[in-house]
This record gives sequence, structure tokens and C-alpha cells, in this order.
Amino acid sequence: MTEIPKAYDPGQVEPGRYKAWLDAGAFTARPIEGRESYCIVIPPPNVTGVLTIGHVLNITIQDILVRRARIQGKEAMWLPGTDHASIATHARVEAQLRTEGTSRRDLGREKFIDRTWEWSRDHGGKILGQLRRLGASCDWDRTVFTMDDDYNRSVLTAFVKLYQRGYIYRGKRMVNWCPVSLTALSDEEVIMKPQQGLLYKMRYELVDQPGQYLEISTTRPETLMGDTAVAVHPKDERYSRLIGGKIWRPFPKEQLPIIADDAVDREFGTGVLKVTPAHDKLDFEIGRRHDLPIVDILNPDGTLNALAGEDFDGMERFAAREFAVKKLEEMGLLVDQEPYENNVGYSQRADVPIEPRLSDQWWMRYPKVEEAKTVVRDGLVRFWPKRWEKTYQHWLENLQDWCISRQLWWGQRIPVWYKKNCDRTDPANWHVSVDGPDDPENWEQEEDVLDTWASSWLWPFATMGWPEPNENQKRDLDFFYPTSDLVTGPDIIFFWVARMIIAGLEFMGDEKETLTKEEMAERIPFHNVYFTGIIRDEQGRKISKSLGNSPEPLDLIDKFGADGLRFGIMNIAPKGQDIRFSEERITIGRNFCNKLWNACRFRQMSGPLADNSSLQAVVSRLDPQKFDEYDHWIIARLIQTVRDVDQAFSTYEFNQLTQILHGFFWGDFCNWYVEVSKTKLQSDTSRDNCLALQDLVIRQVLQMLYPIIPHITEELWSNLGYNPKGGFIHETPVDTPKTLVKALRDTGIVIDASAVEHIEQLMELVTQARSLKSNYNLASKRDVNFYITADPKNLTFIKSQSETIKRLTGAAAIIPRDDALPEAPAAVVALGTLYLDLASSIDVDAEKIRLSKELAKLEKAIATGESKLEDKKFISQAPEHVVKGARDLLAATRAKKEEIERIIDSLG
RNA sequence: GGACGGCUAGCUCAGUUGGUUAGAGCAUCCGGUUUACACCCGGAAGGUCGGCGGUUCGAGUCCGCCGCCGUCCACCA
Repeated sequence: MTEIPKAYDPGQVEPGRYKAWLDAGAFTARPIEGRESYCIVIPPPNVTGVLTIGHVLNITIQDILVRRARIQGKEAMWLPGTDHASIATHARVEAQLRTEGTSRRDLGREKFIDRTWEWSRDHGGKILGQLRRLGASCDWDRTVFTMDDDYNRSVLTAFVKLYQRGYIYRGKRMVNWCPVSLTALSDEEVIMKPQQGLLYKMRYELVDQPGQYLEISTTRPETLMGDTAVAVHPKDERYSRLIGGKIWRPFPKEQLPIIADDAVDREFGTGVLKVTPAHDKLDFEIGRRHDLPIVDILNPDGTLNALAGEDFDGMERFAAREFAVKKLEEMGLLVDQEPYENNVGYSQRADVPIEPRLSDQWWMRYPKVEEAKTVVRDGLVRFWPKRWEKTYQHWLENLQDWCISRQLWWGQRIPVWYKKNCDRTDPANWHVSVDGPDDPENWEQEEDVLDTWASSWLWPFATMGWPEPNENQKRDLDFFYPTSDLVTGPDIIFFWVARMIIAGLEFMGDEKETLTKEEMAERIPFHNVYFTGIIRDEQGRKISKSLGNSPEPLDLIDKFGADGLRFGIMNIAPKGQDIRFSEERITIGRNFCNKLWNACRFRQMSGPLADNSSLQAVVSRLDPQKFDEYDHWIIARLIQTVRDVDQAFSTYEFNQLTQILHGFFWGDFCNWYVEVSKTKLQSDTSRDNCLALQDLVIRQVLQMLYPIIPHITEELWSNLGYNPKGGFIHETPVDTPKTLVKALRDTGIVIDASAVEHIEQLMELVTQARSLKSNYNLASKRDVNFYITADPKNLTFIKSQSETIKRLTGAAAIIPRDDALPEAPAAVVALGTLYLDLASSIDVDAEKIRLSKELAKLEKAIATGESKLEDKKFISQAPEHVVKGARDLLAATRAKKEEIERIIDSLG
């Protein structure tokens, strides 16, 4: 046993405690027969990332869940790792190369990849190290990187299997092209942003009727050189006679057909649409229906090419827009331009408008879509909060094929080889396998790599050795899969959560077209998904680097301690809502740790420690014969708190959790029980029982707090001798409400409900007494007397508690009286009427005003109660206990009112 | 355009299946070194629960409409 220092200093405690856990292998999980398993796989942070406040939230929740599972006696495994983040890492390495005056093309594929490996090794350890400072109890020996050799093989195997099963194909289709990253993107990587632009109205001349024009509206005049038709709605009478005719494209000057297509909206603009099949998704579809030529006037980087005409060749796309408008104007073809807001797709990563572009890509049709809907609808996979299920189902119902190829180098290179000098579009010339062809000299491998999400969607099982697990991994998969909880943000429901569910259903078992419910249950990757809120700043803005409003987590840890930060952030994170972050609101965590520390310190100062080695040991030190009302009350509150905490854990209500524990420990235990203890500890007869009770409360509270604030609770658990044979706190299973109640009952302790009620009444009396003193500026005086009138039963109780009442109120004496004390401030409470004895005269008028205010309140309550009870419908239709409650309340309120009226009278 | 979420004290949030006089923390104000803790203790003030209707004996809670704020989805150029 060591003495506890005066103020809690997390810096002195946290690193040592964390190291001790690591040294003892406390986070190592092994499949153990007959033991309940618990597993979380971490959402792998980007390998080049640094810890953000968002991670703090996410990691804290996961650590709470894992540690709670561990202290419940489950075999708990938290699997850590990082993601290679293909496009993001690419962008950062390329940016670095630019500062060196070189580029990835100059470097070549191999050297670029070497360089990127170097980069990720330099940065990769960083974020994992930061997680340790937060106290993350990951099983670090299992750390996985999505570019590890084994993981690569998993990704390639998944590709090959899906290819063989007919879900993967290569095709020339419209893709979202990022002109900065120079790669195709999936639909999910495109963000629609409203854009202030211009809507141009221009006119094209009819070939057959020179001097006659058709007016066309567009927001993108720079693509007109790629137009290969204009289209109208087939039923649009304004234009029906022109269908089948021709029109002049002004430059490069060419005749275009006028066609009819249902997709044209008659209401929009003039109802005439210019059709650019190479650069617009809708136009591409129209072009396909009408067999229109496709003229691609854009280079991959978004500049125009020679097909746009000599004067546009090489021009940047937005410069080309201005230039095209200028040309139209000069030719007298620009009719109008007006401000216009429309939605433009942006590349999520590069933050520039994407170009719809026709190109050869690899696509995936999703397998097991129906099953993916079923498992969530039927609760095999539960979402918290539930409302995200709707978002998930909606996405699955409107699924588009997934573009999985990226024109990048960092990532899993697509395992397809093309026969040299042969037609790449013909699958007969393809070789698809994990290891490649036996005669590599005759083949060329596909240049593209896979979308990062096409590797991370395998995370829950590829991290455990799928598809070729060794003996240990096989046991892991059997034991830990399906995993228990997934904790992530709702922004990646589509990117990651939905796809992991699909991948699990497809791969975690033999190839099957459809699955039974039992098979689904075995294959799902996790049972619960907890969606965190998104952290915002005090003004409700998103946290972002450019706004400079991102809190620095490591500074916060220095300031508040990891435990303080953890408690604080849990306290301010409402379930399913975005979180307003402010540093000030984190102080509650630090303050709470300090309170906990000092309460334990006070316990240590109050008397020698006795046997605390187990729940039974502590409980057996209690002496039911010596229980007073306070003891009953605190035990009742403790049991209720254990129940509430249980409930909060099982419904993932983490802010609730901190509030329950904060309220009980600080509000009930410290402010009332410990204060009362100060009297009890002076008496030899009550001391030991009181200390045992404190030990019990502290013990149970430490257990419940451990998942949230593990370092400090571990330290105190050890300092107060709760650890039999030096074990960690989590090695003693946390008591359930049942085990706690049973242990108490076995010792002969049964909660006396009337004692609990008495204490609540006593607390009211004390509060009112303090209030009276404070109202007369006597709060700090110790020589004040109180008088009380009460019925004999209550008086006996009050007398028995007079010492603690005196201590809690700071009064000199509490003196029974038979009648009212004239001209004295008074308060009516459940136990009687309390009078503040004032040696000097009081401000009678002020006191009258105060009491009148209270009287008004009571009269209002009486009026409400009376009208309710006079209502026959209420009497006949409301449940009996509600009616009785209303009657009792009315009676009590009337009595109180009469008493206050008497006091007012006595004031003269 | 559709869907979802939020609107309760100055701020951030609780308010279970409708049922006593709507709560907490922070901030504010007043008073305090009492046998742990000033990262503390005691007290006070502060709300027509976004608006309007409806159901009901009874609505912060259920229903309808409206208003802001936010998020997601959507091929009107």
C-alpha cells in the first residue's frame, strides 16, 4: 500500500500503468474453449494519418467496449491496423515529389512504390503510437497493414473468386474521372456541390432553313465541340416538325441530327438539349440509343485536345468555357446568359469538379445484395442508432455497379494478365489468377490497382488469415468471427460497412448463390454497428484543417490526462447526434478524475485499510446491526447505479454512462455519504461499518468506471488493496446487479425502503436549512440555531440525526418546539417546519415576499390538482394509482400552504 | 426534388410505454480555506419545451400542417 498524493497527476500514473499492461500481455487474446468471445476490428486509420479528435471519440468508444468485455470475463480481442489509402497516400507522395522537382512518371512504377513504402513506414507507426497514449488496449501483436503480403493475397483472391463467379467484368463506360488524381472514381467518391454558375442560351442554325435557329440552354458551352446531336422530347409540339432534320454546330462546323428522346425535359430551358455523348452521363445514354458518334475532346488532365479544334487544343477546361462563350458571342450565336445554381460533382479527394469520361475500367456487380438487406432488416446485424438502417437499405436498393479499378500505382495491382499483342477487350486473351501465368514473358499485367475499399471491405476476416489461415488463425476465425461490435462514422456506411457485410456473406463460406438464415448468421462480419456522431467545433462547423479548428489530441492528453479526455468526450457525446466539441467541456473529465482520486485519498486517511481482497471480503466487514438510515440509502443508490450502468452499456449510451456515474459518485456518495461519514467516523461503534461501506462503494464504482478511465481506476484499485495477489482490476469480474445483491443478502443486508425515504426527507430538510441560512447571509456562521416543529415520530428521527444535521447545515443546534417561532424565516418540509432563529430582527417584508412567492406556486399547484380531481372523467378514466397520487399530492400541498400562511401571519 | 435527424434554462444536453410542481452539467450571481478535493463546498437566479391545429380526463412526450438548422440521396442539360 502506498500513500496517495494530494492532487491527481495523470502524467505520473498513465504511462506506467499502460506499460504494466503491455508487459503483462494484458491485451493479448487467445481462443479459449468454453469462454465467451468478444471482438472488435479497428476501422484502420490511413497509414499516413495523425490522430484527430474524431479518432479520440472512436477509439475511446472501442476501448470502453473491449475493456468492459474484458472485465466481464470475456476473452476480448481488439485487432489494430492501418489502411494503405491508395489515393490519399498517392496524393501526398506525389506532392512531396513535386517539391523535389520530379514526378511519379519520371520515377517509374517500381521506384515510386519503393518511395511510398518508405513514406508509409516513416508515418505508419505514428498514429498507432498515439492510440497507445490514449490507452487503447489493442492486441498489438496482431497489427495488420492492408498492404501486407498476406493481406494482398486475400484481396487478390477475392478478386479472382468474384471474377470466376461472374461478378467482375471489364467495360468501356462512363466513369467519374478526376482530372487531378488522373484516375476513375466510384460514385461514392463523388460529392455533389451546389455551384454558382451561368446558364447560357445559344442558337444553332437549321441546315434546311438558313436564317432560322434553334435555341439551346447549357451550363457547359466548352463541350459543344463534342456535340453529335441536339435532342428534343418526342411529344414536344414546338419542335416535332424538326425531328429528323439537321442543324449546324458552329465550331468545328458540322451538321448534327435533330433527334427525339424521352430523356429530354420539355420544361427545362428551351426544351432543346445539346448531346455530348463523350462528356455527360445522360448524353451518353441518349447517344447509345441513337447510335451517335462519340467525340472525346478532353485529355485526362481536363485540358482540351485537337478534336475540339486547333484554337482549343491544350486549353484548360474552364478557360475553354470562356473562350467558347466569346466565340459564340462574336458569331452572334449567344442569346443570353443568366446566373444559375446547379449541382456539380466534385472529386472527394482532390476537391475539383470531376469529368464524366468514357474509359475502360474494371467493374463489380455486387453479390449477395438480397442477403445484405435481410441480415440488417432481420436484426442479425443491428445498427445503433437504428435509423441508419434506412440509409443502408436505400443504398442497397439503388445499387450501381462498382468501378474498382484506379489508374494509380499504390495498392493491389489487378491480377489480370493480357496476352501480348492481342486484343485486350477479348476475355479469351486474359489470364486471371493470384499468382499470374506460368509463362510471364508472354503476358502483360494490368496496370491499374484496386480501389482501396476493395481491399478494406475484407478487413474483418482478411486480418485473421482468410483465405489461407494457418492453424492459429483458423482457431481465431472460429472463435472470434463473426466479430461483436463495429464502431465507425455514418459517413462510411456505403464505402465500408455495407460492403463488409456483402463481403462476409459472399466469402465466409463455400460458394453459394443464395444463403439460408443460418448461413447468413455465420457469415456476417459483426453483430452490432455503433455509429458515432461527427465532431464539430463550438459553432457547429465541421472540424477541418483549413478552418484551423481541429483540437490537438496530444495536447489535450497533456492537459487533462488520457482518462480525463476519455471521460470528457464521452460525457459530451450524445447518442447518434453530432458532437459540439469545446475544450472547456472536457474539464469535467479531469475534474472527475481528481474527485475520484481525492475521495479515495480521504478514505485512506480515515482509517487503516482492512481486507478488501474480494466482494465477499468487503461485504463480510459490514455489520447489518449497525446499519443506520444513511447506510441503507447509499446501498440502495449503489444497487440502482449498478443497474443503470448495466443498462447504459447494453444500449451503447455512453454519455448516459458518465452522467450516471458522475451523479452517483459525486452527488450521492461524496456530497452526502462521505460528509455524513465524518460524524460516524468519530464514533468507535460506527467507524468500521462505515469504512467498510465506503470501501464497497468505491470498489464497485472503480469496476464500473474502469472501461472509461482505465489508468486511474487501475491505480486506485491497487492502492486500496482490491487486487488479490497483485492482479489487474480487469482480472476480477465486474459484479452484476445480481451478484451484488446476492452478496449483500448473504450477509443479512436487506434494504429498508422506509430508511431510504427518511434520508431523502432529511436531505430536503438539510437543503432547506442551508437555503434559509444563505438567504440571510449566514451561510458561514456556525452559531445559528434552528427550531423545528414536527410530529413525534419525525421528531424522534430528527433527534437521532441531530449531529449530522448540525454538521451538514453548519448549525449550532436544532431545537424541537411545539409551536411556531414568531417572526422567524421558515421552511415547510416533509418532516416538519423549520425555523431559522435570528438573534437580530429580520427584514419582515423581504421574508413575506419570499414566502408569498412560494405561496403563489403552491396555489397554482392546488388549483391544477383541484380541477383535475373535480373532473369526473379524470376520476373514472385515469388509472387508480394516478388518481391516488393526485389526491395525496393535493393534500400535502394544501397542508404546506396552510403552514406557510400561518408563518406569514406570525410575521405580523 | 426525396429521405432522415435536430429545435427543452445564457450554452451543451437528459427527459423510458402520455400521468405529481420539466431535470443535469457548464456559464452567471451570492456566500465560503468546515477532518479529502478551489480540478473544491454551500446557496440563488434562470424555461409560455420552434409555431399552429388535433387526439385525450391529461401532451415536452402521440397525430397533422408549417418554420428554421443540419446530413444523406437524386443524370434536369
